[in-house]
Amino acid sequence: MYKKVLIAEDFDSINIAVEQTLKDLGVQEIQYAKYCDDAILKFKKALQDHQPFDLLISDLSFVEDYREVKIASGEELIQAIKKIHPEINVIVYSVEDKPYIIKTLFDEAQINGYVKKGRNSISQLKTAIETLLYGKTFISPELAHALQDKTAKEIDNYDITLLSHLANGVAIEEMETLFKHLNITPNSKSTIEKRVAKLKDYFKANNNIHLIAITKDLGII
Amino acid sequence: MYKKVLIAEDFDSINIAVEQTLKDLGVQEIQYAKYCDDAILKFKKALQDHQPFDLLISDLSFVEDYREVKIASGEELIQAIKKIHPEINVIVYSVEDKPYIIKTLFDEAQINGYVKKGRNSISQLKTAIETLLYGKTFISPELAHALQDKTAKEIDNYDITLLSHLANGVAIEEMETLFKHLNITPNSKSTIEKRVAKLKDYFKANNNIHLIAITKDLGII
DNA sequence: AAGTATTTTACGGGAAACCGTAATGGAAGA
DNA sequence: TCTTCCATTACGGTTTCCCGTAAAATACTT
Repeated sequence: MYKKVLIAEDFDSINIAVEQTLKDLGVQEIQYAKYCDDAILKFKKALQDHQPFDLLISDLSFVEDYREVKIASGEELIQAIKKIHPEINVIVYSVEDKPYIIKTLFDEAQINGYVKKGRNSISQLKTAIETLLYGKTFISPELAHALQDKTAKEIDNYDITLLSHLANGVAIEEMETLFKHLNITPNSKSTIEKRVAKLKDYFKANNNIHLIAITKDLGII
Repeated sequence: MYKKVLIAEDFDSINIAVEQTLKDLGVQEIQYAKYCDDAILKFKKALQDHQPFDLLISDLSFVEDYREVKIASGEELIQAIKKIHPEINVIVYSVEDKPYIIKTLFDEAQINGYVKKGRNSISQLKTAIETLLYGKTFISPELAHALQDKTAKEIDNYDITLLSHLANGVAIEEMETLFKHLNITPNSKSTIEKRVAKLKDYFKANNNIHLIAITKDLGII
């Protein structure tokens, strides 16, 4: 069993439950942080003391409050921790169910497990931990299909920037000027129109409004 | 202290924490349900046995899964329970922070307390329960402003229907035909355009795309 | 280096959105 | 019944979106 586990989770209620779960599993040392900034501090401290954590269980989204933070999301936190200690095992424990997001986490952040918060997630969390001990990866069964998701590959950063500006009220007319100003290429009105047309086609949207509604629902923007 | 409390919450991890909290407060009988349908069954059963619950702690959104359900949301559950037992006290315990939604809950569903899931929500939940015992209402301090929200009054069902259809890809051109087909009035293209213009003005949106992005973010659609 | 493919840009016509003004119709009050 | 008011509808002009075609620029092959 893992000896030393760090929980990064903002909600107190979930912290209570996860901590209890780890205790039940026989984890000796459990620490938790409600802010990503605190989590990375604890992690660095443990590394300095030559008693590093061997598992991180992290949420993805952390509610903003009065406190100013450097690391605002679980994904950033994982990237930051992997950078200073690549051997760390990571389980994401989140409500997020968008294939695009989850696929990216496995591909880019190289997480080891993904447990979706839900009706049966505590037992899944236990299974995930045991699975990781065998060197394998885990994903909640209801999300297994997420890893087959192709959206992540087909949609690039340019598309996401474009969609975001559309959602922020920038008209196609203004987009060319804006992109030139931001040094984003390609930036001709024609290409931008073509890209939007491609996206509408891809997401089977009737018009630009529909396109934004769909991509917002998918969590792409 | 409340004698008999029902928890309606789909996530197992949160159920664990809330149940523990109620135990700590000295609640004698605690039941929980992961589906709204189960919750109302338990409630009716208790009523029949002349041992009704005197407090309901309910989530708002319940994740859909394989199981078909009659009551899909916490709001519907609360309405249904209030209908058969108006004396019930209700605390909503949810991540939802959209003023529009919360204001509507107090105004329409007449809930007694609203606790936002967050970093300190368990202690807030305890305070909420104690506040209710004095016959007062409770709302998480960070959301106190929600009750002053005017959106709820200014935006009516017609607006929401219109926005939803817009988000679903219906063009303004087609909206007139659709509304006539659905017996929704007013339905002239002109009035529909005027309504959309009013909404864009209200939400300070540059265009219809922007409008949908904003109202989606606000949880209005 | 020449040829081919692909991406980007330019342009234009038709459709839809946008926005103001005026006409219509129905409800409330005198 | 008449008048006033307000919501709805009708209409038209301008702008923007939408979508196709073609030219230009860039990348890729041989």
